Amino acid sequence: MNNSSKDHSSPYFTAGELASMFGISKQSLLYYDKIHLLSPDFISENGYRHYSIAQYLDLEIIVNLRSLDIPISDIQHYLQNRGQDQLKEIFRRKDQSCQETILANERIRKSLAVINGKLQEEIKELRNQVFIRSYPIRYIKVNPLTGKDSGKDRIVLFARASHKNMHNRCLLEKQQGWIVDREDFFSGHCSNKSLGFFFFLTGPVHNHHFESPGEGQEAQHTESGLIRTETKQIRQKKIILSVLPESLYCEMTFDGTFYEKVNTISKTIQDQLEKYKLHPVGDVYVLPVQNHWFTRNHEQYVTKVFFQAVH
Amino acid sequence: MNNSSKDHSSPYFTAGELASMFGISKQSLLYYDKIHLLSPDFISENGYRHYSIAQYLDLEIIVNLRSLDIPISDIQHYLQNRGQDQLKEIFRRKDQSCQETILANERIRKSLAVINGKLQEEIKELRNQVFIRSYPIRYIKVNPLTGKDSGKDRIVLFARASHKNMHNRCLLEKQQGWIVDREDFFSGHCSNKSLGFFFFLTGPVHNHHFESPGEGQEAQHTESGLIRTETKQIRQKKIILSVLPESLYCEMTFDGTFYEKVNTISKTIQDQLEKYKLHPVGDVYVLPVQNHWFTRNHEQYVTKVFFQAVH
DNA sequence: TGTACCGTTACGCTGCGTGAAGGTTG
DNA sequence: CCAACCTTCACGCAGCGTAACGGTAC
Repeated sequence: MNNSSKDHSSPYFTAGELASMFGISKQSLLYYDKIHLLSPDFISENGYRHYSIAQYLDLEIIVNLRSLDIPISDIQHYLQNRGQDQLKEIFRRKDQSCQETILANERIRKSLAVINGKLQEEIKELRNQVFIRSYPIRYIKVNPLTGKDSGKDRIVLFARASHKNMHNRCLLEKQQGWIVDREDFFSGHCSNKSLGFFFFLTGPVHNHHFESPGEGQEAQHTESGLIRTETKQIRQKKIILSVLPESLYCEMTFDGTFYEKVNTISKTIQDQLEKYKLHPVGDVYVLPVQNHWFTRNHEQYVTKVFFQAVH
Repeated sequence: MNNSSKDHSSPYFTAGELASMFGISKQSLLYYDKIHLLSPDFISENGYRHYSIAQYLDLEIIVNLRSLDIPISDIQHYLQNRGQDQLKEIFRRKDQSCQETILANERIRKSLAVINGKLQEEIKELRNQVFIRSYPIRYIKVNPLTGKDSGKDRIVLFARASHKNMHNRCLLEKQQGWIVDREDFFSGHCSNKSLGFFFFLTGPVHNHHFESPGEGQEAQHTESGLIRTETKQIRQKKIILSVLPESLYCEMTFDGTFYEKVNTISKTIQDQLEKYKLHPVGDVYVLPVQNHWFTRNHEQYVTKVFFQAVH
């Protein structure tokens, strides 16, 4: 018993002593022992761990490097292979990983800020009223659909396109909707006949950003309203970069889903168009404003339609 | 078999289909099922999962929120409780955690930069030569030791003091060493007789930063060289805030450990002092420059001693 | 008969935290 | 006899990745 840890002159520490000296938990020490990062000098008959000065010194390094959140594997390797250069290399790697973490988190914060902005905008939109407004040129990406695509196909195509369109961004940052034929819209025959779906872009984009890889098809710029004249391309499911030209637009944000309300909406809009002596041009764009993201009740959905209108 | 997932008109997706639509792994879907975040609409006789449109829509939310690294528990709760305000709250929390992560990583980067700077300085120190240099005022914190403290006690006291001194910083950012009696140093009788250990501070500090909590002892400012006259305080283990005044200092950085080299070093230094007609004042400070942090070989240790010197 | 799906089970990762159950010391 | 140490399991965490092993669809 002369070598027991309680012997005042013994130059050994028990696990608890060592832990409290560094302000870490005993469990950490046990863990370090288990993974062979730092083992006690010897274990006495009663099973107690006894750490020597050398282990105290190693633990000093461990604790300090851990306080910089340096991975244990790096520390493990360093203890076997000490030196200024090796330490600098570890620091370099950690510095890089810190930078990456910071960048990733800043990107998320930026996304969050953008989304919050969009949410604010949406709230302010007046509901169930027709507006005639002037808009600057806007750029969109269109994924055409053929009449042959089943409901499931459409969802698959939409999901794939949407995913490709993300570029590490969140859906809420992008506005996306679908396109219906103008005549179908005003005649009330547009159930399940959407011409395709579209995504707003922030500006004109070079083609190579939107090549459809593996299918050998290239996106093309086209003018708004030409979608129906590009029927062949639609059937071939080409991606089209298009523009909504600077112009007056007629728009309406209404409660409910498009297909439930299209008949009443189209009539209301037509009345207003006649009143202002405007007529529609090009296709009709449908944007969900409040959808499954914000409610499970279809009656609380909010949808917006808009299209170009000229005198 | 009419309801099989391969039925082209079935509005259901298999796990693989759904996964590829969102660019996630099948394992994620299985995991979401296991934790009841998103379960398939039904499971057919062969055990296959079949997801409906509703689940597709929920998954859209899940995938997008996960892309913002929002915890699954938050998403779980949100799916049962949707709404703009709830979403904003989730975003607010995530934004905050991002900020915290960024701050923590920036703090680490700052520490790494400081340490790298110190490492550079140390390399440049010339070895085995005596220098007489002028230094501005420097502030130190001294933890006195009594002669009664055993070797183990000293380590315990040092570790505790060092730990208290850290303030979430890494050891390498701080310079710490020990103090020996000047007469012992020059007479070569200073083995195991250090007066205490000291830490460099970045500037003068208010007492309350260094109160010794739980012991009712308060730190005191004192002048350099008064340590021996404060013997009572040393015995009481008071922490002392002290200054190294602006003055000439004699310093020497040498290969090896202090106790192995003290005899030759002190003679070399004494010769130089006589040559320049200087004499030492106050205590002798010992700083490890290269120690167990950088090598396991005692012969590669590098140590620095310095003390005030006047004409 | 192949191959490309589907399924379940289970362990790995990181660095400990948090018991539970029990022995030892003073 | 109790308090305060110590020990060894063993699970929990977050979010999947990665086999291993086997059935099913075409």
